[in-house]
Amino acid sequence: MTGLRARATLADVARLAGVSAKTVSRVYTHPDAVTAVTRERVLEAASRLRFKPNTLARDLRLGGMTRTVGFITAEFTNPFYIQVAAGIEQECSQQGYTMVLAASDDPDREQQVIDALVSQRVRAVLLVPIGDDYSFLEGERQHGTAIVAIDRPARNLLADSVLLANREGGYLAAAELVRHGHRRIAYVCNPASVFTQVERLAGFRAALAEAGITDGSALEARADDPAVSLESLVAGLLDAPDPPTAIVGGNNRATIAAIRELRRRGTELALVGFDEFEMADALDISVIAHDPMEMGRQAARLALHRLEDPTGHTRQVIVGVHYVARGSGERPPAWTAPPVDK
Amino acid sequence: MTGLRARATLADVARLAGVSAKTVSRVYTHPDAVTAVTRERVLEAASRLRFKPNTLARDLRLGGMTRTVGFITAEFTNPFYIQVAAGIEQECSQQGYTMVLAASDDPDREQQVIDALVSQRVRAVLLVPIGDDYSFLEGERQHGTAIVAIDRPARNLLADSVLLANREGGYLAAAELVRHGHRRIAYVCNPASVFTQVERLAGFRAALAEAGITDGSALEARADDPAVSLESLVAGLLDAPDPPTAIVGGNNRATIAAIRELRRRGTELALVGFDEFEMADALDISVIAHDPMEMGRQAARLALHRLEDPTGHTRQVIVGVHYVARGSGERPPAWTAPPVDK
DNA sequence: CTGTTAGCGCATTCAG
DNA sequence: CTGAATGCGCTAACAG
Repeated sequence: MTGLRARATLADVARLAGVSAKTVSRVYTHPDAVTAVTRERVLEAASRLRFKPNTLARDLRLGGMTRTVGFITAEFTNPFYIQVAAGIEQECSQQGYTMVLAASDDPDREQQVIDALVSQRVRAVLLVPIGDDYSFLEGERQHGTAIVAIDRPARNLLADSVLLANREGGYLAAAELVRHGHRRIAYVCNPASVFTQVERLAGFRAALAEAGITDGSALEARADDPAVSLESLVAGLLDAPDPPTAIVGGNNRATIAAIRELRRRGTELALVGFDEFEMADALDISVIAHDPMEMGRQAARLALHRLEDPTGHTRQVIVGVHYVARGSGERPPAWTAPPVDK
Repeated sequence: MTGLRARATLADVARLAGVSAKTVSRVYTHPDAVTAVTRERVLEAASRLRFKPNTLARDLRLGGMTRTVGFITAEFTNPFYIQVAAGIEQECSQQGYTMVLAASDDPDREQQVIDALVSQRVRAVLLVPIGDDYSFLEGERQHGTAIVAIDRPARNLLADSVLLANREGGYLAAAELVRHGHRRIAYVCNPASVFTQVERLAGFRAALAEAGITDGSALEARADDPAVSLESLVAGLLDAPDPPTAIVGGNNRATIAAIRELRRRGTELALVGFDEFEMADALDISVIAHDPMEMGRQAARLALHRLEDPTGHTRQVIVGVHYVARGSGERPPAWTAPPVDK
């Protein structure tokens, strides 16, 4: 490997092309404002020097704002958040924006990360909130940074948001099972106190109440401790004296855990999951489905729109959910599992 | 929502604190080089003004380089690449770097994206190459940008790289099946001409050859056309006059497609997948496993190391693979599927 | 320990 | 259509 070569600047290109720096600049920003011949000459010089305009300098000159947005989420190996990220990336790149992705494992870290992004002058902060106070972002908002909360509201902050129809989803899941004759329907999730689960559970309970099932609380296997595995929660339900005949998984992880535990026991129950997941169709798992990529796209759109209209009313987009019947949610209460492989 | 408020600068803070701009600067860069009392005064002023240092300006002043790295990959909703991204993010954030994520759907777009990142002055470009000529990056390398190829080599470019032990993996998969008595072993993938598949297939063939299976070519269900579904490739194998008794999935997608198609037919075969995937253990799928996050971490490490030592020898990290027996790979040739649910 | 001077690379005034 | 001067926000070098 050879030594380092200095990077060419506007001035270098200008010198080689025999024009002023500003002319070179114009070639990149207002190509029409320059003669075709000079443009050619400049581009020729630029390519010989491998010149790449310095976005840093440009953005600084242009008011200190970049064309990037930040997406901050915990648990970003979860397919759900990834799809959201993909949606954001798609929409952003169409508009000439770049997405920077940051992980926030805990609220402190989240604030650090947001700070770093703000320092980098991202134009928008899209986040899946994990803390319980986002008032510290109010200042940034007033400075023109677009803030969009995804999947959960940002508490103590007036911000645009994209949420799922969680309550409706929880309701649908339970209602479908009720419709197939179930009375003992369990709900599994961990963590349980996050917005999405609270909402979904509320919908779930509403459906049960409507069906006259008043005491389902014993069948809510919820925890708020990462040390408690979802599998163990499911196991607890199945080992109880009066086990459920159906299970609702509060999210993709919970559903998968339920499948895992049921398979481990060589048994089967009615099962409805929240969130689509890769093997759901192959395994005939009925789910409350929605479109996470669309959530990302919507979030990016809200952000970009907010940049155009910094003082407009706060907007909230609710992304719909629907029930996808694949078999697992249609099993009757008396269902007996066929022998499972092995 | 109220109107926009101007952002505070170093100078504003300096004025309010009654010190010079440089002193404020020092508080953020060399906190020890300033008296505790002035530091306090400065921080007090800064927080009242909601001052956030402008990384753009700082990086420009400091030589025009940011503390960010770019990760470019196609198909980034594939869990494999996501895990890689997570590994990169983890390692980078530990070193105070930010990761920007970009999607590259085709080689042209990839080059655009790389250009954009270079213009943004990322310090490193980590990419899963999809094109067949990366000589255009040679210039950037000479300008001090670290380049790391992930999962596949970057053709026509001397760059650090992180690869999997693909050949070994392909070999292992086939060898295990041979060991359990299989002679008619299929290999499924699409696309087929990418580096990883070529390598895995080479290993696969080597194992067959070693077992004296000389004509397995009829059982290679490979395509290079995105329009050809993996499911249909599997279907083609199963419908052939002399179908395989075992299948090797060339990657997570291929394996899942095989499972899907087999389940659809209510049949089962011996099956070994390449790549771990979320439901693999619950479904008892034997796989050639490896650690994608570790690949990401290693890639980030190579990049960061390269920044320290721009002219050192090119390095290549090979991440190992191992066989995980879960049942599906241990079925004998005469295996008859137990009745499948529904 | 602190302030002054100068300039990173670029683009927006204004002239010519 | 092109060029010259000026400054975005910050910090390394040097004074003091």
